[in-house]
Amino acid sequence: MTPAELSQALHAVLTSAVDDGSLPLDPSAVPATVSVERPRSREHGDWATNVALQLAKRAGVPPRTLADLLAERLRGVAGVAGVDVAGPGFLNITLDTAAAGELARTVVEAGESYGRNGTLAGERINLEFVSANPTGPIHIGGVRWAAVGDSLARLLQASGADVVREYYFNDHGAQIDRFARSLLARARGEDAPEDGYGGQYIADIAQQVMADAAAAGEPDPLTLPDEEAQEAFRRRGVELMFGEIKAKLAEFRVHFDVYFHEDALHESGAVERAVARLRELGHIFEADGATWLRTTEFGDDKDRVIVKSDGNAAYIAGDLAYYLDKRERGFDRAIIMLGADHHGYIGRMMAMCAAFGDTPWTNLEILIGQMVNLVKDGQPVRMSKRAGTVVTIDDLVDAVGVDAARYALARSSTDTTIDLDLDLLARASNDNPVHYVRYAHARTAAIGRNAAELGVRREDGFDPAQLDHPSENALLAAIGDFGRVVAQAAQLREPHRVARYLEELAAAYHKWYDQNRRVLPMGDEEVTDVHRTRLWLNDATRQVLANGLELLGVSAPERM
RNA sequence: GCCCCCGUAGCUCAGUGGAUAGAGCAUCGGACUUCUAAUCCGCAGGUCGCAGGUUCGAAUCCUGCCGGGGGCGCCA
Repeated sequence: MTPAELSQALHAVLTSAVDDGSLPLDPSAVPATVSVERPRSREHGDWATNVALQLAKRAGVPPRTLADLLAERLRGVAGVAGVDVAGPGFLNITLDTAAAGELARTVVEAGESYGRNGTLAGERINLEFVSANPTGPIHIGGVRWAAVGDSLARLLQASGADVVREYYFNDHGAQIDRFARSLLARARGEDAPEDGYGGQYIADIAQQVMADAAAAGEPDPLTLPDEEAQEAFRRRGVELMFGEIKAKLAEFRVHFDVYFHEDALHESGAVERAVARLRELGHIFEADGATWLRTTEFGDDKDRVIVKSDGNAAYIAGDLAYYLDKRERGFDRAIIMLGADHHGYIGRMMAMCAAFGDTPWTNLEILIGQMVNLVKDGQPVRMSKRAGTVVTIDDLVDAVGVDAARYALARSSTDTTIDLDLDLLARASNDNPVHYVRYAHARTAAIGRNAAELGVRREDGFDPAQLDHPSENALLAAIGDFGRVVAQAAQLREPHRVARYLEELAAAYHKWYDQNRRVLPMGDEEVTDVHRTRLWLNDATRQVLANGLELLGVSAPERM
């Protein structure tokens, strides 16, 4: 019996009690899905619900009385072995061993689809994340969004949403000019400009631009007039940087469906169209020679300039056009992941959303994640773009590998500032929880290989009543929790819940393993349904571990 | 001055109103001739920053304060 089935049974019990008048409650007050939770302590049964506590007030009945009523009826449900009323009115439910054990078969048969749910079915979501500037390699902060964002995309998809992963490529504006000037300066052997970028990658790209020009038979960019030279470095430099970023993300197993170029919005007239639309809606005004959007009308702190008095579009103008473009592409919801240093944009972005006539936090959602700090010997490391002393995606992956890096970045709440000590992470990688989880998977795989060799086959038998050990009960309960965790993590946009769950599941598995509830026969022992049934449980665990790791983009090894 | 995040075990962090607040690491003590010991078992470790409030019940919600981080441009 899965928790979902138990929840349905509870719903049925509630409904029937209301229908026959024994529960004085308006039928509309019966929750569509009765929440069922794993109690913290095993003494409180396999599953527990606080539904009696929640409905008591509306029914005008003491919680315990209501709980007793529900308990009485729930006891008659097939698969339920016992129901206790505890504390202020909790229902502690124990499942029949065989009914609980059935879950092993359910999971194995569901395979990769186990844990998927339809809570977001039909939603078209555009998820924008990373969007690091093409003026340098992806630094440590961007890597966090790559790991968390990609995992979130997987979670949303697992919950039935139609998701497009998108990267907004800021290839327009002053920062690109600075980038181009930095390349040019380096090619000439000069220092980086005061407001420019430094580091080895600038030298590498500058050299590559020169080599490309020579190979293409174009004139040496350094012989061109300043403006043309800068343009040559800009065009080709951005292209090279972009290719580099894409390649690194692919190595990190993050694939975007759309790389959206900011420049395209300005080139295509999309910005003007977006401004015209807002003007029609009456939210634009002119002042001090500039064009403004009256965001204060929608709760922003101050109005925002969208076309500067020098005639150039302000940065937010691109955002306006970009948001409108996403909506016109048919997305119900645009989700944008930003670093904490951008939290000040929320007000103006939501105001912009409202100005277009949309609903903030429904059509547009902004997720703020805290920063990643680098620490060395207990001291924060200062990173400077100009000096080129930034820690990049490469540095992290070289130090710990993709699996450990993705896991480490995805297992913390994005509300938490992460302090990363690269030396420590590299040195202590064996203590990383990712190994604990992956090792559990490798163990299940090892048992699978040995079982095949010894002729233990699932299809020869399954007797779920044999899964009667406390460690099996606990493991089954953990397995049964997966669907709820996935749905909740997707709904709350919190992928770290999956990682934490996997650590619990792995713990339940390791504990079962060490109880010597052997899957494989010893010596001349005959293969029985006990072995086969435990193999079902082993394989069910393996499936859930694999499905969970997949949601995090972490590999599930056959061997370690 | 205003806005956002954080403050939970020695350290790193879970815990979106529920029962005795948990895990990993670190320390200490145990368990390998049989499915992978990258594991398991045990000991120890807490005024959940402080003070009020809301209610059957608060680490969780509200208010104020203290401490740490980040942000408040006709930059991008």
